[in-house]
Amino acid sequence: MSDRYDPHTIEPRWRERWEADRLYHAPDDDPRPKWYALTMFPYPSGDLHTGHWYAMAPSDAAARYRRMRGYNVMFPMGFDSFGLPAENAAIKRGVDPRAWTYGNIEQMRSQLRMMGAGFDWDREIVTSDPSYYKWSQWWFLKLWEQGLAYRDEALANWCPGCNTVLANEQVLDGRCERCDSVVERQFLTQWFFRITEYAEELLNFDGIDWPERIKTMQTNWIGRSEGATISFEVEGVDEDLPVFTTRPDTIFGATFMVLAPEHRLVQRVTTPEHREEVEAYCTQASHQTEIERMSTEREKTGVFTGGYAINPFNGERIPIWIADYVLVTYGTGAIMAVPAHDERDFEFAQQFGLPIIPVFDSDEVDTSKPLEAAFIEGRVMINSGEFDGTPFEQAKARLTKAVEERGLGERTVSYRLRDWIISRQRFWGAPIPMIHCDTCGAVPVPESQLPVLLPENVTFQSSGKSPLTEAEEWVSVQCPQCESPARRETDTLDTFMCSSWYQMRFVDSQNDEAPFDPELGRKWLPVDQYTGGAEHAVMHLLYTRFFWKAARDMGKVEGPEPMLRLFNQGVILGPDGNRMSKSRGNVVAPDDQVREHGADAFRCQLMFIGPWDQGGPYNPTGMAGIVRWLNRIWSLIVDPVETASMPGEPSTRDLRRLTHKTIREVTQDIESFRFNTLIARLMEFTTAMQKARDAGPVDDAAWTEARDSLLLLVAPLAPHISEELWARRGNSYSIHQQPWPEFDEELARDDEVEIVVQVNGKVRDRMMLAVDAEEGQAKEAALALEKVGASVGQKTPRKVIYVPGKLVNIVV
RNA sequence: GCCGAAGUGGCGGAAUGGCAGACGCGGCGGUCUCAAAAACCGUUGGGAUAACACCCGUGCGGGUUCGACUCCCGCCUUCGGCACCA
Repeated sequence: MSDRYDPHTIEPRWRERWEADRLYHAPDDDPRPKWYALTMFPYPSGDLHTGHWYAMAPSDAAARYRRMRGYNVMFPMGFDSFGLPAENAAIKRGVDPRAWTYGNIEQMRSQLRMMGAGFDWDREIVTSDPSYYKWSQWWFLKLWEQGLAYRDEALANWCPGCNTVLANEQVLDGRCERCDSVVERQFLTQWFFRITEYAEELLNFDGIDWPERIKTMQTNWIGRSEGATISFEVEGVDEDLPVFTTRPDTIFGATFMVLAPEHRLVQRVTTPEHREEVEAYCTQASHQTEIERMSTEREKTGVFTGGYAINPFNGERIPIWIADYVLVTYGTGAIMAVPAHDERDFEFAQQFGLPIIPVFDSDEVDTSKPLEAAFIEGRVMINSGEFDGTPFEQAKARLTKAVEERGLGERTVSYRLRDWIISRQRFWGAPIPMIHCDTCGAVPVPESQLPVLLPENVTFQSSGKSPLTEAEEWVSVQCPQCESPARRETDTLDTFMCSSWYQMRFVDSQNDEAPFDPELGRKWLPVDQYTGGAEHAVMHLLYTRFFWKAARDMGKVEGPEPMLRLFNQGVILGPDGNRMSKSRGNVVAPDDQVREHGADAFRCQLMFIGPWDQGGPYNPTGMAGIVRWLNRIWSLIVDPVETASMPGEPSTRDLRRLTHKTIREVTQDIESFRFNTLIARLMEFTTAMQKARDAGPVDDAAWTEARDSLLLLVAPLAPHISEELWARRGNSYSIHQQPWPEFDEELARDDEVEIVVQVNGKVRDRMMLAVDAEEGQAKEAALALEKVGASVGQKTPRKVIYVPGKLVNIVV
């Protein structure tokens, strides 16, 4: 055995031993309380990067800590392996998406092993394996049975050149990334999950410990608003036009109506003389991306349709316009515009010279003159016939009631949240297990026929069109109900669907009879600690909550939420403070860092650079400090130490005090994921131990306590070096199965503390004082100080403030 | 435009009402060495000084307080997210 710290010798050796012993396998039949720790599983892009390490290494440390706290910890890992990049590789380079994906998985699996993380590989899942996606399809069928899956029209990015649907990321400046055609938004029949059914429940975060930031983002994303749906008659059209408004109280001020360009009544309200203009506008709008339409910078645009609606309250004719600031996906896709009390409507009215009629007066605004801006809140209703004089506070309720009484509409709660489109016109995904039959309609694939396997040997076209649509043999089937010729659904499932239930599969990943054994579900679920990036704040994290609630209502899982605690790490950046990217040339490869300094050092450096939730630049030059520290720990444990039995010595008391203080503080830090300050404290402890050792003989028992505590506290962060040194001290294998050290509050307590003495808030001196010193004592001692006397001079102290353990402030 | 987070030494950061800059990088000086590296020790916010005393300092401007990086009001900048949501 070498006496020098050489990570490259010890790290692989211990990893092999741990794997051989299945040290991190979480047994299902273990009497200890369970702890389910989960970190978001990666997409197998081909190479494990620093971002993966930054997400996983601290998660691993937290999971290891729980294990030392006596939990049966399950910390699984897998791959979210369906998705667009594999398909792109197939299209661009003719590679088989399967071969590409599984090659990447193999590469990343071996890279992940170098991390020395305590993953339970026995539970690994790969979402593109038929053994996994069989159950994704099964869940689809269950949701269909519950009426939570349905088909409807939805807008999609359509490339007329490629004759296919594009993802948002494939649209660059409104053009197709492949063929440069101008992208249009077109209606397409797609599969949906009825997530809006759970909108109200998803707003409730009781019982989960999640960052406020994420809860706020989800709440805003769901976007609940209360108002009314009101129907307007349209001249010459035999169908009413319903609008959703949060301000039914402003209906007398509605001076125009606006339809979204995609609204289904557009054709019917448009008069012949306006048709050409309207059609041109709609075409133009279909080329706009959602982002462009949502920009507030640009001027309002729109066209008049020539049609009129009738205000049901006063019978006035209201012109109907079309404008892209109204979105077809929200409310009813149409609004009654009240320019006096809505900023956007005001801007539009000004742009096109439409009338602006205030229906409230105001203490701040003179309503007898033309308005300069819209105002939201008023005093009492005006210009509103019989409702004039209604106070602002009562207006909304009164008008809503009137709408209902007159049969014009009803009180409505509207959500910004839209139903989840799970259809993808792609090959590399789980086929949606449905069959289209001319007589029976959409028929589910019988459970016994799952999985619906992806066909082999398909040809990819340069257009990006899914090969499934051309796989005639695969598509042609018999209808399961009437046995007549029918066709398979060629859409595949959104990959967010695969990751919405993966935490359930980990509890029983090999099960061939069910997604998981309910008994095991009860044992392991829900996830106790989830960690991952905040970029998933509203999509993945909302979908998985929805999925869980739907599964709960089917009796498949218990409890209201899938993830009890959530922590979001920040984004790790390159040394230049920018996102790491090959084009910027600022990529730090984890493999290089491990080759140079070892996995333990890289893990610790990632945890040391700053608060985990803030992310930040990773600068490899800073690694020197961590490497030095690990070397210092090494020699502290390996080098001979002069010991004696001297329990009563002050130095012994000091060493023990520091040991117990360190345990206390490190425990607090790791509980709250403050790895950076945790390592700082351990560095201080290491230095103090070196000083104690160099100062002469140390007490045998106190030294053993300090040394073992140091190793145990380091173990979750740097699993290899701590295991090696633990073994070298002759302790029993494995350090990762030892209990976390306990601290004794009594031993950790200081006898004396330094008190700062201020005069008028400025520090003039400091003094040592017993921790429990009385106020009188402290003041007396402070005033007796020479420097304080000099500062106070002839003046008389007006007031003296004493904060025990902190300071004395003399105000003169 | 809206929402959220953040602005502290040369750099990463610490301190959430009580000593601003813990810990680390880098720099400077030293020990060891023929020399260098490594390691170790010392030092390191700015100004001023022979040295002290002292003064200034947490994006900017106000305020609350005995006391503000921390709380309040108003700005500026950067980053992240997004939804003109009627």
